[in-house]
Amino acid sequence: MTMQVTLLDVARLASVSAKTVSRVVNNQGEISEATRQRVQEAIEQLGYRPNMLARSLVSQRSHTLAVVTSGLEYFGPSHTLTGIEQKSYDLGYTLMFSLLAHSDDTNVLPILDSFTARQVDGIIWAVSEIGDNRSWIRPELLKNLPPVVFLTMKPMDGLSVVSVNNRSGAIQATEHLIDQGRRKIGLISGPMAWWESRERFAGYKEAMAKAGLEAAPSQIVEGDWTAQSGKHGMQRLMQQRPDLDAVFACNDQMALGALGVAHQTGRKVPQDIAFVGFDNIPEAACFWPPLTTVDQHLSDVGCLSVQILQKLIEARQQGQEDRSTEVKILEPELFTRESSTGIPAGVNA
Amino acid sequence: MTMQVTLLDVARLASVSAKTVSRVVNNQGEISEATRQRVQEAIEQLGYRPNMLARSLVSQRSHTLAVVTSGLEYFGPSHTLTGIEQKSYDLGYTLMFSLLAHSDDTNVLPILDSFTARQVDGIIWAVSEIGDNRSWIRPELLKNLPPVVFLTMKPMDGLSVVSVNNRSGAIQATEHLIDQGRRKIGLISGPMAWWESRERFAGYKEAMAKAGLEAAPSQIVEGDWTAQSGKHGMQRLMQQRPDLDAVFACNDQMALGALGVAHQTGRKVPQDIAFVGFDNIPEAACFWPPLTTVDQHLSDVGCLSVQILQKLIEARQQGQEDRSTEVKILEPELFTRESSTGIPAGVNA
DNA sequence: TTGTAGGCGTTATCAA
DNA sequence: TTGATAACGCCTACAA
Repeated sequence: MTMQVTLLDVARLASVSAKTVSRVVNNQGEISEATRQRVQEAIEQLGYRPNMLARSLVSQRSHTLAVVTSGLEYFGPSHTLTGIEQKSYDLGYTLMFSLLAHSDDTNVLPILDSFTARQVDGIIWAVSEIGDNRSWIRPELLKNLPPVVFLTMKPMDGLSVVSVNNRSGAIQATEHLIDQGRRKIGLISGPMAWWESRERFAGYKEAMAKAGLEAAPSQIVEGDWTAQSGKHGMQRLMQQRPDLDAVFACNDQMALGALGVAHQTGRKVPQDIAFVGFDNIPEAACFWPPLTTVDQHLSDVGCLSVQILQKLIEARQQGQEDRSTEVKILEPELFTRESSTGIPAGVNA
Repeated sequence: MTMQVTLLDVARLASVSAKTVSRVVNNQGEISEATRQRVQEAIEQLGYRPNMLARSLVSQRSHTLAVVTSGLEYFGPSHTLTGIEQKSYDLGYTLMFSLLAHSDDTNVLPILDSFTARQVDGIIWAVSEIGDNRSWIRPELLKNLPPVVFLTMKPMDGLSVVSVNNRSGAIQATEHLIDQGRRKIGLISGPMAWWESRERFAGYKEAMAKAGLEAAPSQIVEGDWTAQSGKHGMQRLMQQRPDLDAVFACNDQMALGALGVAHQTGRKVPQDIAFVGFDNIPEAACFWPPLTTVDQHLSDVGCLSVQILQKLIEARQQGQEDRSTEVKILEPELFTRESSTGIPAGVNA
């Protein structure tokens, strides 16, 4: 370690007090142009860089945010994190982050401790709501934490939450298929332990019911988000209900697996059977055929969560004791592509 | 902010000195069981948590690592980061991270400054080598930084580097196609500004030359890693060289786009034309048909880089002035699937 | 406009 | 086995 250059070193070289150097560095107070010059030169010469740890220690602000997420190798988390990072950078925050090995893990205290010990100004909990993985949330616990924004969960009293309207997304997807003349629409859902899955499932059922269409158990299978599970789910669907003329897969990976089965069994897409996915991963536009899908605008979710967190931090800084709370639900957007457009053969016949 | 509980608070409650509490917290020195008990109870009662900032300030160690990466929404960076995070967590480090908006950005000093200001113990530079985006690296600059490990670059004097042998991966891919009886093998390369692309290109050429096969410009196109570019590249290839019996796409996304074109133009895969990709993204196993591809084991890369960084940190802590350096090149692995196996029609005829 | 004293929460040194 | 005292590098309050 090359010996740290400190405020005092600069002060000595410039023949001023440490406080004066501090003033120059932080642009505060009135300083004569002459000394400012001298100090600046000393700073340059010594290559002085302020020590944020010391600064944070006294100012009680670390200008650091923490993100907890899981499954970074998947589309959703990585996109959300990208949005978070960009906004944080813009606002002058440095990011710390931690991955939950299992997103249904409920033993999160060590992670939280590690962040609070490092005096982060705020925390973004970017782990999807799965099973009872929200059970650790208790008011007494939250009270000892910096402000927290929760992502992708059912809004809850006393929490700041940013979520996507998954139900609306599923309705858009299903209604689009209905608009295309499809009547027998299957569903490959995500794992039902996930809140997002249940919401999408509810949206599908709602849209089907509204159109007076059947949504029987035989036309519904549960996947686990992987392409592999989409493949197996589709195989099961084709056995149980060879008459389906459309399938809504609850993410693009499962749609990909399902598309493969359609090809393998000699079905034409979209003539014989149409497909819609969810997420709008970049590859979806190049599936065979290009996939209609629902974009969640996840990087907006990340971005927004940082803005909200920033507000909460400022509020607490101002010593406001009331823990105000903010909830935002973003609307997803349907992207229409070939996998679902075109007139189904059955209707023409 | 609920008033911080400090060592002194605990000390007062337990009627001991601050240093004694410190000793209990850190398990150092001999302490009578009686006082240890008393201190422990006081800690529990007050809910005391050590302040890492203060600790780092005096101990000159933050137990924090920084990662700089780019394009987190892509497979490579996110997988590498996952490996980094897991190993860091195991070793007791907290991670800070920053994204380069443009991976060929060369103005990296502000980011580096922000990390050194926060006294990170080490830095992992996980941005691929592109164009001259390594030009900022200078010994004088590095001297003022904590230890740095560089990922995915051509090994360079005086730097610790962890890379994958891209050339060998491309050779494996190409030779596999040759082994399958293919003779006219096209290439959809990555952007030539990327070191990794050039290495894969070199591997392809080397394998072709060794087998006495032609690698003419007409059978080589450059993509930009996206599925879209794979599609366009394949269209161009099919125009220029409709006789190709195989294509090596330098990542799986481009392979996906290329597969689509093959289907669209009525070619049977792999009978008429075989495909190999690169990366082994999870979806590759569910492409239509399942894609043969090269796995880089990127999470191992991340993991290894942390271990090396840890060694460098320890070494410097021990006051070793010699900046030792370590270089590791990992071997990728070919995964064979249907897109490239089976006897080509031409050979049977 | 500039400087001094004191403290942020922890650990190291040296005594007791 | 325990405890003063002095750092670590910076900032706030007050004074000059």
